[in-house]
This record gives sequence, C-alpha cells and structure tokens, in this order.
Amino acid sequence: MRSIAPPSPAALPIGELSRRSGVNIETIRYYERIKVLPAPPRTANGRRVYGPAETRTLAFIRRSRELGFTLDEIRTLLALSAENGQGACAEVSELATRHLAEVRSKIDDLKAMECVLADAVRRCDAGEAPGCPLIDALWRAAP
Amino acid sequence: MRSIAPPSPAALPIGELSRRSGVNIETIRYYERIKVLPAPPRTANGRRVYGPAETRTLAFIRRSRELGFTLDEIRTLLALSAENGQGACAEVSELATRHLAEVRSKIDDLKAMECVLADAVRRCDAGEAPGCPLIDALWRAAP
DNA sequence: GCTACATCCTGTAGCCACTACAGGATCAAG
DNA sequence: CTTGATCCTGTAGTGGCTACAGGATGTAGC
Repeated sequence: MRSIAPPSPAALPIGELSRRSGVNIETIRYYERIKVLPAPPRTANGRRVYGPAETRTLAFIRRSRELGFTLDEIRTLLALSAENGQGACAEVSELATRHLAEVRSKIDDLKAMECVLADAVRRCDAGEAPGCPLIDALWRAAP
Repeated sequence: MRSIAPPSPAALPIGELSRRSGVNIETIRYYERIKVLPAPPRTANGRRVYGPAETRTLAFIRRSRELGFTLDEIRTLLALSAENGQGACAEVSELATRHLAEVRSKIDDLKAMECVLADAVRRCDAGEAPGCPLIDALWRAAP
C-alpha cells in the first residue's frame, strides 16, 4: 500500500542515495559514524531517510576526495562552506594551498621513483650482464 | 667484563642495527613478524643478535620502499634476488614494470588534482565575487 | 497468508605499513 | 646498589574504507 501523502518530497533510502551519489552504502554509514555526514532522521523501524541535500553533500565529499583532501579536511571544508563569508574563502584557500603543496611534493617523490624505475627496467630489458641491474642497484649503497 | 672471544664477528643488537640501517626498531621487529626479514638467532636471554648481512638486507628493503614497492613485492624481490638466474631478472623486470605503471598512474592522478587545485586557489586569491570559487566548484556537479 | 528475495540494521574485523604505548626483564656503568 | 639504557612481548591506534555475520524488515507474486 502506498501512503497518500509521503512524509517528505524525494525521501531516499540509503541504497538509493548510494546509487545516485556513487558512494558505497557502507561508506555512507562510515561517513556518518565519523561525523563527516550528519545523521539523518529514521523511519519508525530505524531505517535512514535522506533528502536531496544529502545527495549533494555526498557529491561534494566525493569530489573533495577526488582532489585528495582527507576526510578531516573535508569536515573543515563543509564547515567553511556553511559559513559562506569573506574570511571563509581565505581559509579555504589556505587549506587548499597547503594541500596543493603536499600534492606537488608527492608528485616529485613519484617522479623520482619513476625515473629510477624506468632506468632500471630499461637496463634489465637490455640484458646487461651479469646479474640483474635492478636487484644490483637495490643491494648497492645509495650514492 | 668483556668476553675474550665474541661469539661472532660484528654481532649487533637490534638498536645498533636500527642506527646503522636507518630503520626504526619497531619496524625491524614488524618486518620479522610479517616474514620480510628472517628471524635472527637470540642470546640466552632472548635478545636478537644480527650480523652484517641484516644491515645490508634492511638497506635493500629501505631502498625498495623508497621506490614505492610494497612489502609483499619486496618479499618477492628478495626471493628473486636469492635465485640470481637469467629468468629472475625477467621476473624482476616484469614486477618493476607493473609497479612503474602504477607509479605513472598515480602521477597522472596527482597532476590532475594539482591542476584543478592550482586553478581554484588562483581564482580564490584573485577574489572572485561572490562566494568561494573552490567551494562553489566542489558543490557544482562535475561536467 | 505464505514464500522468496531485496534491502536494511548493528557490530566487528580486515587491509597496509607502520607507530606508540604498557608493563616487564635484563644489561652496563658508577 | 642504584640508575638509566636497552631489550622483550603484546596490544591498539592511524586513514579510508571494505567485507562480512547475523538479524530485522519491506515488497512482490501466488
């Protein structure tokens, strides 16, 4: 039987929210547990009921994660987003700048790895005798 | 009192091994527990006694970690290193090539993040009105 | 009303590579 | 004999999930 007047427009169970946001059900519950996502109201039987706002919030979180922000940083971003003032943007920029520096540092680290690995693989495949160039390089002391 | 004939030349306790290899004591014990490093002999009182070979092995592991290999891959690398044959080098090269692909994929991901972040920060600092460009971008649906 | 299946709930444990303790034993020097 | 360094085991925490177990509902077809 379908209720004549639904309690709220576009109320979603967690599975539907998961499908729409592209975020795993278990991950949604995890976000709630660590207070990244606010706890939604429940039905009489204890099932979570979400509104359209949660779909948007989850998309926000997903995009933030795609940019490499930690969940802790995302909590801050969401709080700053609620503020919506002049100073908030400055803080956001500061946070993003710090994060950007980390990203660049990781890129540098990975590029250094790439360089060494590519060279080692090249020498391995060239069949330098004797022994394995990569294994030998790993055994040899760093310069 | 110093023993007249030491049981083995250049025997090291774990602290000394840690200092020489630059690997944390707890990490050395962890490596032993997960069988990356073989369990060393012990003194009568149960203290680990290492030889110079362990210093070299730990350096091998440290350098491998610096190249981003997982401990599981390092187990394989150590095993292949013991083999020391023609086919071993081919396997090493294969492993390294797979790893190299992952490293490059991570670099690409990070570069994409860097690009978006740098642009957002630039627009934040330019004081684009109204609202915060980064926050707005995170709220807006991806294209 | 019954059965089947989907969906939901909580709680716990696992992943990786460590790191940080607690709580105790032993060692080396003064 | 006391101090302080070093060592031992075992457990638990980190981040960001993911994967169950074991149970309670919901929904659909007959």
